[in-house]
Amino acid sequence: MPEQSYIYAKEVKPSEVTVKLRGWVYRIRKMKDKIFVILRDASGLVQCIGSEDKMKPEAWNALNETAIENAIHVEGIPKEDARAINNVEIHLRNFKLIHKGEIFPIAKDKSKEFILDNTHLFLRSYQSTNIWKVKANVLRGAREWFFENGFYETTPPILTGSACEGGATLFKLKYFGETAYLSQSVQLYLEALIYSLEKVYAVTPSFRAEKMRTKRHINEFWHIEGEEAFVDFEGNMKIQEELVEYIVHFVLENNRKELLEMERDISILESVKTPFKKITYKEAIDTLNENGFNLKWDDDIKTEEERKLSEIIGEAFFVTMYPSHHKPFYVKINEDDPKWCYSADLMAPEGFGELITGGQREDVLDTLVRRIKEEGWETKDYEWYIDLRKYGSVYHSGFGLGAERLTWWICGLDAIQETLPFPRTRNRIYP
RNA sequence: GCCGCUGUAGCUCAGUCUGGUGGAGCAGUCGGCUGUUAACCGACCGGUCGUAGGCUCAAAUCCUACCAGCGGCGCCA
Repeated sequence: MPEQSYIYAKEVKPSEVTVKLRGWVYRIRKMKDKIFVILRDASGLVQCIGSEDKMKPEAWNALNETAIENAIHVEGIPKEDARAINNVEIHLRNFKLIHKGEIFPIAKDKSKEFILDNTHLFLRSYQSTNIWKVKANVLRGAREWFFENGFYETTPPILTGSACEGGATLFKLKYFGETAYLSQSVQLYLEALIYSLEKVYAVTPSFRAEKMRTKRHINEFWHIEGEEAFVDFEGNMKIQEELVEYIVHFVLENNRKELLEMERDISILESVKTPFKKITYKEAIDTLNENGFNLKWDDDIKTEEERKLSEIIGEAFFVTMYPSHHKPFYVKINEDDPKWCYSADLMAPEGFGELITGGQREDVLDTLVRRIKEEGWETKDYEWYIDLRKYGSVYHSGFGLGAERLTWWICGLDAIQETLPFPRTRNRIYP
């Protein structure tokens, strides 16, 4: 097994013995009798130096032919040198071109459009790689927290026959002569699963057909959704904040290097601590009106207002108790004052917007049926869901966390599109 | 869906207002080079100016339509 003898760039330490690495050319600088080549692998970068008088002619010739992003095999002795990355460089004894390839199209100057056209190549950039590493730990952190707190991971369907959000935002497809849709949320299915497992979650792609052009929307995103039996509105927010706190600190622990390379100000991440601030929708409107806005009690909190709120509050916060008619049929209405419902949004700091929407679900059969009708849906499309309130219905709550929204904020990126290797947006289905 | 902007070399852009033989940097090729840090120096190569039509002696430049993309908003995770 030759693989066993290879090491990674980050493992290179000064030594007397020859090491072997393989990877791709990050940079190469050629001089008369010396060539500096910086090897990139999954772990990072390491500089190698080739000298004509210390290599066999075929190795030197191969090195001379090498260009950016060629796949290479290097062998040499690592020596300490302050002029190299991480103060170590490999003095080459042998060098092979695994694949020379064509001229790499991505260079210093690149536009947003060009990057998107070449996303399949751009995703190997150092910049992107750091994001993928953080995102992997966002997902892993979430799974660890759920596991440690007694949640079961489940696998609800992505192909569905009925809507969960608004009908206008569904991707339609043909399904053996019938119409089906791509899932916008697996919430309704998770609600069915609580009757056996009580605490469940799922990590699935969700699809929204909105024709939006913003820095915080993508048409396909990864949804981390939880659902819990015998948990009320308050208990649900506690779960959400603990989950987010755990993920943020998990990433800080495991990706400090990546965050620093992204020039992320990590102090705001370090300060994430439960309990998060909570303000009611009503208080949010009042606060905004005290700060120059002129909103009525049932106006939407739009992007501009949301940013202002975030600026005023300065940390992660929940907006709770929205007007009932703003929210879908499955949200539980406050029985004492039906104007309000048990729905909350978790807002990221620094104006990054909503990370989570969650709330207590309507568990009363008659109210649920009435609300489905009020919203203009056919009850026959939701019969199975309505059924759940007929056989041992219990109070329960749940939420949906956007994996990309969270990664976007943790990394402090310009656009959420950067958190997916192949972001699906209005004008992009290729590559 | 609405509003705005852009389209010129493989890439990033200048040139468009004020019409008169299309430029630079990077990449590439060749040569040089003192341990380079997206090296540096010299030469060369590189174009259907998004597409179609119109005005004009003459259009990258002015007009019309179309196409593509980018940005913002609605919405939401």
